[in-house]
Amino acid sequence: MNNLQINIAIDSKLYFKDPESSNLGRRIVEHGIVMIHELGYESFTFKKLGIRIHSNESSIYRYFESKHAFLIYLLNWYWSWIEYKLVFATTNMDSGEKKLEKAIQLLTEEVKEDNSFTFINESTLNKIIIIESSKAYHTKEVDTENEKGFYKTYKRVVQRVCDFVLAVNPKFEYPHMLITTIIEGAHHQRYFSDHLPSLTDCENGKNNIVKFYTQLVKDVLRK
Amino acid sequence: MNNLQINIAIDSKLYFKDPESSNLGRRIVEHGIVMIHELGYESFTFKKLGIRIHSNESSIYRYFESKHAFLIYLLNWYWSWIEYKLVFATTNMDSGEKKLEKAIQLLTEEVKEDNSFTFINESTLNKIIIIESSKAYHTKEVDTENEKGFYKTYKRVVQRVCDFVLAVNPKFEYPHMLITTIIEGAHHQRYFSDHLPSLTDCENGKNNIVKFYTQLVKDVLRK
DNA sequence: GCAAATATAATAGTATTACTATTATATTTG
DNA sequence: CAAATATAATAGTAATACTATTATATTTGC
Repeated sequence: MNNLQINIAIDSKLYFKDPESSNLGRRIVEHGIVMIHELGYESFTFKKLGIRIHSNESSIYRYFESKHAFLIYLLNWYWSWIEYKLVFATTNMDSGEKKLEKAIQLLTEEVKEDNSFTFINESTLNKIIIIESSKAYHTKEVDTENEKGFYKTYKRVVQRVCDFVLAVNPKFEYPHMLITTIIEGAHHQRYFSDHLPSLTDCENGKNNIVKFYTQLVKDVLRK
Repeated sequence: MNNLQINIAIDSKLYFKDPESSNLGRRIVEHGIVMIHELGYESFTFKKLGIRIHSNESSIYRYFESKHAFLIYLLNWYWSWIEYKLVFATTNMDSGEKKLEKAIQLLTEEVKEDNSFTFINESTLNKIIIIESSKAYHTKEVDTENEKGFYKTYKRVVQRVCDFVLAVNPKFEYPHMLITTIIEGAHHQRYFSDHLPSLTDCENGKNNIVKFYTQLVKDVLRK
């Protein structure tokens, strides 16, 4: 993006030792992302990651409690980054409609690498979010983990965009449903277009995804 | 529903031995559904199911190749049942708009038990679909499994509803995106309202889900 | 009514996973 | 340079997701 070299701040509850604080920690995150993308969450293990980064399984456990906790960390990193992009892209915009349109674009478009955050490949991370993030909250432990704040970054992003929705149409009754429908929907469409194309309408490319959801918001909020 | 006592026909590729053909098979499916609901997919095992039904782990493997294959079987059963309800509820309807509205209602409303299919609790199965179905296709094996027809029942349901969409508005460009957005979206909303309520707008109950998506379809298809 | 075929149960075994615990060895820091 | 801390190595555990083999029921066809 702007080569700002800022850091995404992640709640310290989400790790034992801050991975951004050491070379090993950064290697865990960097190559962890690549390996989850390559192997899928199920086949990814800390043992394999240890081998890849020439470190040890047990050393990775000193940063993250579990594979699941690592995924939660990545999710929060991702949504913090999206939040940053969202705020950056919409401040100083005069019209509410434009802010909302920008937000929808940001949430539904293809993610490109952002060189402001050196050791994380955001495009790869986005692919992980699309494929694996539902596994992070579709568990028996959701409720306790929700209380611990595991999903708060995502909820904050949703709330910010809801505020845009309400600025455009203060009487609209279902802003959260609308925004989560769009975010999760766009992720599904991207996945379907790669693997189950008959469930989508992307014969002419994935640009349709942004177009579809942008139009949907306009249609739904039209008074 | 109508106590018709019909059978849902499941493609024989989805099992080794047809579970509907024996008492053991029916117990596997019946209690498998209950146990996945109770324990969640991750903690559910064939060993535990064997104990519950006073049978043996290895006997269950004679019906289903794996835990994953069992989940795929349940998914296909569910979508076949939804397809049956869809066709049943919309035949003899005169207006395309009404067919579509009925379909959206069926896909987004709460599922009640249907006594036409004795040993399967459809309401419990629906809860499994909501929580676990994304795990069935978010795997590294999607493409080969898609070729084997693992997802075809779901795709058929989507296509049927798309046909309703196109009957209402033949020029609409994104019928598949619209329908999958609604199906997956409604599942998400139901889950969120139970576990992450700030991501939805169901303070006044889940009836909002049907209302929201019904209105959304109307807004999007309005010319 | 009985043998053959088939279904089910029991037992044992495998490689792997997702960890934990302990100890040894680097590396950093005051 | 010693103390503190970080990392690596090793070993171990209970459980998972299966497979294979054999034994015992149960069904069926004649």
